[in-house]
Amino acid sequence: MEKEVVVKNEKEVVSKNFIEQIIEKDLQEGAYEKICTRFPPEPNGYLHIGHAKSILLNYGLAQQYNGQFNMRFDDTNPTKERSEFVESIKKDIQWLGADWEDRLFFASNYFGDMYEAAIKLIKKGKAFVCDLTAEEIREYRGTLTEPGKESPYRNRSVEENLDLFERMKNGEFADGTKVLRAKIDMASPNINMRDPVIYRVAHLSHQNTGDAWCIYPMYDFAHPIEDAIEGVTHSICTLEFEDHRPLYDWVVRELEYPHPPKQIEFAKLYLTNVVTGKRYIKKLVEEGVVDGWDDPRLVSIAALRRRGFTPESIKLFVELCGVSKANSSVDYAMLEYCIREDLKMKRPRAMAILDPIKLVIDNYPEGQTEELEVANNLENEALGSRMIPFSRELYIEREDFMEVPPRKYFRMFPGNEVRLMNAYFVKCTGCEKDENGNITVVHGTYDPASRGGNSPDGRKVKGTIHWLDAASAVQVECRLYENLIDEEKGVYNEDGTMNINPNSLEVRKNCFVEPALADAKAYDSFQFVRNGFFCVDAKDSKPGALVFNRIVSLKSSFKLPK
RNA sequence: AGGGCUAUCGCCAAAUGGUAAGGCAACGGACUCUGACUCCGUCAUUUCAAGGUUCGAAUCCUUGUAGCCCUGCCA
Repeated sequence: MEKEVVVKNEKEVVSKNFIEQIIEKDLQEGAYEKICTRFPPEPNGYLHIGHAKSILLNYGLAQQYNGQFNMRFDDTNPTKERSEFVESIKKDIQWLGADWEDRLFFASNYFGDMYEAAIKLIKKGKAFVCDLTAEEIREYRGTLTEPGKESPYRNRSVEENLDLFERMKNGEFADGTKVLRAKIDMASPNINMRDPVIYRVAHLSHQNTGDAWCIYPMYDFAHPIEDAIEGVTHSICTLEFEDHRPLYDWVVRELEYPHPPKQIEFAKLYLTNVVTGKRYIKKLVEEGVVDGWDDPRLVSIAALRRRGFTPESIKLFVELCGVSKANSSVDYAMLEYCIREDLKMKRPRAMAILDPIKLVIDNYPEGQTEELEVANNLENEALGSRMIPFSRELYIEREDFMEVPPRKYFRMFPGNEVRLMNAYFVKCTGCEKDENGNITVVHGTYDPASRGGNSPDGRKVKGTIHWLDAASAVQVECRLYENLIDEEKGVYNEDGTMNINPNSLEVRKNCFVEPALADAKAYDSFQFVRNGFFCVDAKDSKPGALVFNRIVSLKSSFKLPK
């Protein structure tokens, strides 16, 4: 007995991911006194679930080790960046709960420092102005298997480079005619080290600095400087930057920063059968396949929010996914689990009928209505209770009645007694059909003694179904979602086109909810008995015309035996 | 002989030379006023493969194999 308890406690020990291990080692060895992380998006699109992983990782690490977390827009390329995106990004990060306090930075605010840094490199003989065209630079770079060759401009004097670079800054040269390059090694097996371009001429207006500059630094040069200026200790990015790390280290070394930051790479988060990746989401938006960046079929942060996901559920999700360097694709079911887990205790459990059929209680007095008190969530008393009306004519779910039931079906069929949840026992007496044989109305009789849902004689029923008073039920629109991506074919075709599932969105307009929900607020979420978790759509909801997005279905319901 | 990285259950993921955690999914069963939840149980004699070192290998060595990334004046 005792031994088992001990074993169980040992299992509770949570292992550290590889980044935590690096940080703890650095802290132990005194490499840094206090850690600093950052989230550095380029403002060229909306954030998605993959960014959430990075945000929460960086923010979480800072919290965990009592360090600081910076927010920084990496806006060094004015061609792609817009202030619309900086606003949406700020909003999404705040919503996720990552607090940058007063540390909101823009890489573009460091353009002056970067210019000085470039001059320092030139003075050290580590950078030169190159007149080769973009095409020539490509040719001189060599290939993956062959070394490159040195630019004819590589050995210009420091004075000439200084003069030329200043004139680049002053706007004396046209776009594309001159660049500043780091002088490293044209024979390096790592292509990033073959005299990479670190500054280009671009006569463009910048969303933050306007027309102050006509030369802009490249990512590989700018990023380590940004990190160093801010005192970032652990610069966490994704795997594709691994090859850039030697250049990152070269920059901070040559610039002689006292406590240089270190770059650590981890694997991006992919989800099965959904489109991640900014450029693909962008394509879906631009081609009108989806309604916008916040279309609930997407996994952008805005879409997840609109759909009813909570920040807590997303946090749980990224924690469960873990951090590693192995490329992987997480099962969508894990995301659904997380929102179910988060919501099930903290939201009311209400009744909704998605596919209504009328049930008439023939022995219930015509014209009578009574109010029944029901708990909002039996497992959470704090959520209180509400009153729901009951009368002779009700709606039930079409699938809750079968004229000829299969084995082990214990909902309504002629002769069977079920419980109307929180109300009465009802015995099914039959049904009406139209000329085509479709069932139009179900009939039953109730047991007045079973008010509240239990019979004083102690008899049990096997089935409990949900229902709504037909007269007072509020008609709403429900949106049900399938995967946006065709599950069979996968996400992308060989030619890069996407396999969109045409049934990814089903809109049902004849659904009903309890009258109490008529004035639900934007983003209020509910667990609808046996229909899953739904959220009031903040975008389309007006009083009296609620739109519900399905966040996630409940697990299996009764399946017909074969 | 281009370089870098990765490989542990259907999907994530731990194990840091001491005898394969955990979660999701799935499947049984109990419970139930939601066929949900909860609870209990099952689910890798084996870690990409083959050799080697060792008392002992997922971990070290060798040789392979597979996947991802890199030839922007993008980030």
